[in-house]
Amino acid sequence: MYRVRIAPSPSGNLHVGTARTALFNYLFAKKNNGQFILRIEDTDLERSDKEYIKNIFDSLKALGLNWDEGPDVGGDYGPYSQSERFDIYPEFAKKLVEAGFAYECFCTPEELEAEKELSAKNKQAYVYSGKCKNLSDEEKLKRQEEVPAIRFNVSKAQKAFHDSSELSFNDLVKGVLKQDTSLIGDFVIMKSNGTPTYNFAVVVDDMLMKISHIIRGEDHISNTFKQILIYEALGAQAPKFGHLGMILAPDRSKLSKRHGATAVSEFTEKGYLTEALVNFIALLGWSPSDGQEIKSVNEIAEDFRIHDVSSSNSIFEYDKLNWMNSQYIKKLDIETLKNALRPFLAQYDLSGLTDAQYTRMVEITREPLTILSDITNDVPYFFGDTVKVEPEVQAEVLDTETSRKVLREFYNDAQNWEFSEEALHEKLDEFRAKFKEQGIKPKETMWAIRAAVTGRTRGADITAVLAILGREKVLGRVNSELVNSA
RNA sequence: GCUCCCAUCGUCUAGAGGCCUAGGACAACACCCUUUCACGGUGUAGACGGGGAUUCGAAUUCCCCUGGGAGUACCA
Repeated sequence: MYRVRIAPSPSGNLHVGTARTALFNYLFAKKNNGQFILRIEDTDLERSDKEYIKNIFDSLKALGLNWDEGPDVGGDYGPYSQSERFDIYPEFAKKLVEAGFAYECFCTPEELEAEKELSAKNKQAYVYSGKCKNLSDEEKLKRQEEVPAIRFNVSKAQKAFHDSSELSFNDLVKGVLKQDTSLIGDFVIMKSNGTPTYNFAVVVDDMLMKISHIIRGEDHISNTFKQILIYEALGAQAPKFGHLGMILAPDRSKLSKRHGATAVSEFTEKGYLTEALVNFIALLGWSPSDGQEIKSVNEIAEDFRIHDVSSSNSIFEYDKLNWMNSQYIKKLDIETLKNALRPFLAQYDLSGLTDAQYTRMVEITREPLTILSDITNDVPYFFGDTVKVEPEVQAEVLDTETSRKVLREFYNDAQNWEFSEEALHEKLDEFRAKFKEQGIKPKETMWAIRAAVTGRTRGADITAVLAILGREKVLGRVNSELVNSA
């Protein structure tokens, strides 16, 4: 049975990079009928926050990445928050110490700092000296007041399970990866405050939770060697590993706040649809076998093969995400869209519109939307008795003689028009024809009306706009334009 | 500094020795459609980082260089 997991640390909102890792794990699980587990890595209490945990839950769910086991839904291998597992780690650390694969270290931060400075001075890679490795019982007794950290004995584990100092494993996406373990210093597995370090907690948890495959970012490659050694020292079978390339910002640096949104929730707040986001993120490193890029998570899962995932980094560019988002908006059914748009219409008084009018407004304004928040600036002219006319529109369109003539006649003619879309269509046809005979292009005729009523030269279908506004507002706006420019 | 990873159009990618005068998508540009904007349609431009080696033949294999990224904590 394949079991994979996503193990975010709640020190921030769910990052798109983490979301992609989660997605690939989810896809792998779905494709192979496996289980997808959520574990919260909150061993560093200082940096963890409940708010972030909620954000992680909500974002993952919004993306459609539902987990089979996790802190909220439980499961057979819980608890699923590391902070609730603190009593588990010491016993495994003790086992390692007893077997000689780990030892107590009394070094002070100052001593460690000195070691690091020395190796920096000698332009050498810092490797812990191992000075506490062979402390005599006598010395330990002398120091019994101090609380030691526990370090993993790298060379002992390496020698116990491998012929040379080289350690290698076959990565699911990158192939064979190697590392000379003599370059890995004896690292801390239990801090002197009694909590486990990341590398130790992950191994213990993944082992206990029977995780079979670990798919994560390539920033973990160096950790993997340490972790494999711990698995071996613990007498456990190491899972298979797959390391994904990183997601970079357009300037090829790490994606950070400086580049805009980084959290999934920020994207949704800006008006990105989670379906589009997840689809876009899947395309970073993976490509569909049929060339059809717009796909649901389930469709992607069917086509997903971890071995086909690209091992290089990829850059997060908004262009394609924007296009994709617009495609997903087009596919939304009208009721869903109406609701999705509401938060972005908060500044307008929607109660002034009937449901039918609101529906129609959305129907005629949805086409150019790239992100949902675009709607905010696309609809002001649907509200209020008056309208704000843009200066250029005033000068270039409304202040022409042609426009004034059109508007004067429109004001007269439309007095007894029925302001339904159908009727308007017919009337406007006639209206345009009348001016066409006088050498005024249909385009110009409509521009004048649009400009006076909406204050803009571009926007939604004008016939529908007029119908939604109704005769009173339309003629009111036309009249004030005529009065103002008279 | 040391260690590791990566390298095809601006971007995401297809490509696992001949099917490649390198394909697709986004973006760009042009044209068409059109009572605006947009959508849509049709086209154009655009890449194998450099150098060696292997081979009858290399984007595909190997080596070196260069470039980019990551790790180097009692953070995760």
